[in-house]
Amino acid sequence: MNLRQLITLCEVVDQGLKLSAAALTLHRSQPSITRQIQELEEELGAKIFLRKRNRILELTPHGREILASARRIVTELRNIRSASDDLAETAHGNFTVATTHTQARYTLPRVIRQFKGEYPNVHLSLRQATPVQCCELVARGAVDIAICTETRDALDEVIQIPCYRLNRSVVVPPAHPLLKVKPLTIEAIARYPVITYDEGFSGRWVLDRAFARRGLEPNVVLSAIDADVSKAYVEMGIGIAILATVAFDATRDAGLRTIDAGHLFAPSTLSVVARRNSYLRAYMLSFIGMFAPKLTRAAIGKALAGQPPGAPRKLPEL
Amino acid sequence: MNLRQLITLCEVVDQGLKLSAAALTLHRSQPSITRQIQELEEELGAKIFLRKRNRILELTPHGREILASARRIVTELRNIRSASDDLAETAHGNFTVATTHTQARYTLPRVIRQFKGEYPNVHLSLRQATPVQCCELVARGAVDIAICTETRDALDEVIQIPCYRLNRSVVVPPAHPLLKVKPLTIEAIARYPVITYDEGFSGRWVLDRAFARRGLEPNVVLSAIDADVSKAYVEMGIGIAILATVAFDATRDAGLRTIDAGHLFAPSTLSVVARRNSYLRAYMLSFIGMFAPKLTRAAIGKALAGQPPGAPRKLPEL
DNA sequence: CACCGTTACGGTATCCGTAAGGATT
DNA sequence: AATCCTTACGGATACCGTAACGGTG
Repeated sequence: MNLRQLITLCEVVDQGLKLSAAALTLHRSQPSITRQIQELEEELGAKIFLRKRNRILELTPHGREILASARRIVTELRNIRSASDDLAETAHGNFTVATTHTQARYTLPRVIRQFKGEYPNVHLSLRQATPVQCCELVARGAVDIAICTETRDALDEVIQIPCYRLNRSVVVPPAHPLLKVKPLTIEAIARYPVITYDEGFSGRWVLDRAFARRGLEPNVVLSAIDADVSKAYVEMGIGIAILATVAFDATRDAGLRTIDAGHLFAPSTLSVVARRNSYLRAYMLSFIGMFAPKLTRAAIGKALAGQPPGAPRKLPEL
Repeated sequence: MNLRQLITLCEVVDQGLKLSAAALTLHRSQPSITRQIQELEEELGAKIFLRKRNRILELTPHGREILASARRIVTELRNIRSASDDLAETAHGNFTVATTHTQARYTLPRVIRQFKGEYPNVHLSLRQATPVQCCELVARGAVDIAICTETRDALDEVIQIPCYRLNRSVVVPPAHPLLKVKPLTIEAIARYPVITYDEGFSGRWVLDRAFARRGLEPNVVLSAIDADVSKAYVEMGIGIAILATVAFDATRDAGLRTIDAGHLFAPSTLSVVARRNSYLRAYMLSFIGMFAPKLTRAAIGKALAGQPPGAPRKLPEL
């Protein structure tokens, strides 16, 4: 058995069971990939993939077990590399963060500016995705960490460290009738067409639940991943938007008005997501510290080791 | 980086930082081992071992980190192999159990006889050690499982699954005055020279504590790993023995008498010890089931995944 | 025909073992 | 002297990439 075989296996699965796609991302020829998998199957004496006429359909149950172990091995490999690079004080390196649009656009710019100043030689890339996708990316090691709202059905390969509470606001055009409704109620909102987050975002889930509890259903005329798109449509008079409060910028959004709706919708939890047992390089820990100052290196280390950070104290609002 | 390098690293450490010893157990030449380590250090750009003039002294802090990851990788490797062998229904295989003398001699023979009957082609080996050593052997993967009394300071690489309560008895020659002391007390025992387990065994620890709580100290004239040795010395009139109740066999030990001391000494817990996240082959699970029938495959799987088996019910007495 | 995976073949690179060297106890 | 690690060198093995082949939609 061979490390390359295991890495190959992981990549093939990540590429949707496509040998040719894996060959590209691994910078290897296709036949090489075929062989790696074949030799692995031969050595283990069992098929990993279900094939039909030279076409790979899915993993066998046994293949899934092997994959799980292979992923853990690949993670540990990265850990060894990261730890060594850290020790050598390699100032350069890569750092990939998965996050949702709202965080990328409104929360992270400050953090990223600071990070770029302190670590100019680290290549930072952002990858935009839904919270569920974020967790998957972390789980397979495609990104180093994710910053997103917590998902209910978390994979147990990842650890979510809660950082902030996230409240909602209603964004409306100036002089909208809702601005005079005090206090704001779900029933009042239900009278207007709504623009909000897409399925799969916790924002949407929280909204649907708050309406359902009143026996109502929101009249969602448009769902967007992107808070900016939502706001643009509010300006056009298509409807009102229910967004994270952070997604409203008083100066930039001077053409809009906002109404706090923290009392109507359950707050979401904004977390840092990392793979369990992963070694985070010093600059990654530093990044997390810039994002959430209470997450010191020690606190993150403890959380990664598996234990939740003691008493779940009240989180600060973002 | 290479699997062989990581396996080599683990073995070198297990052999007490001796390259030559590792070469023997890995069936490789010494220069090969040297190169593996050198190449690993070179690739990572950091020393793993602290050397002094061609002599390896210890691991560097960084080396310890790498070792920890390497061990996890080697474990997962074994998991992959075991799972594959299981699937192929390979009836043969190896199985190494670490245990203490008392269990090897009095508890396990029944289990082993049954196991040998059902799996004649599995090569089973027992390895005798103290409970602490047992856990270490499991932790570094030198044995598949251990069966021993629980140790207080358990390594977090291993999981201990409690199975039985273990009580003590006092073993005396026939017509010994203690036979007439009813109920038996610590104070009464303290009047006689005692033979019992060596340091490092939970039996010894429990005994010392029971005496200390009364402000007494046992007059230990001989400490042995081996209950049979202890009993032999009792027969010779050297002293009385305080042993696990299971270590007394009424027929074989007809020349001795036993007094239950369950009310004087805290019971120990006899557990199965396995490495966390390890894949145990079907026949190993079967063995554990023969030893402790309540440990079904599902129960063991749950315990290995990391969670203790719910409410710690009262354990059966052995 | 385009796409995907498998098989065949030649060249390079890796890695092993033997042999020899330097250092320590 | 014995033990231990390192360096040097020749040979076998493994692995990669190019090229050609067989199925599939």
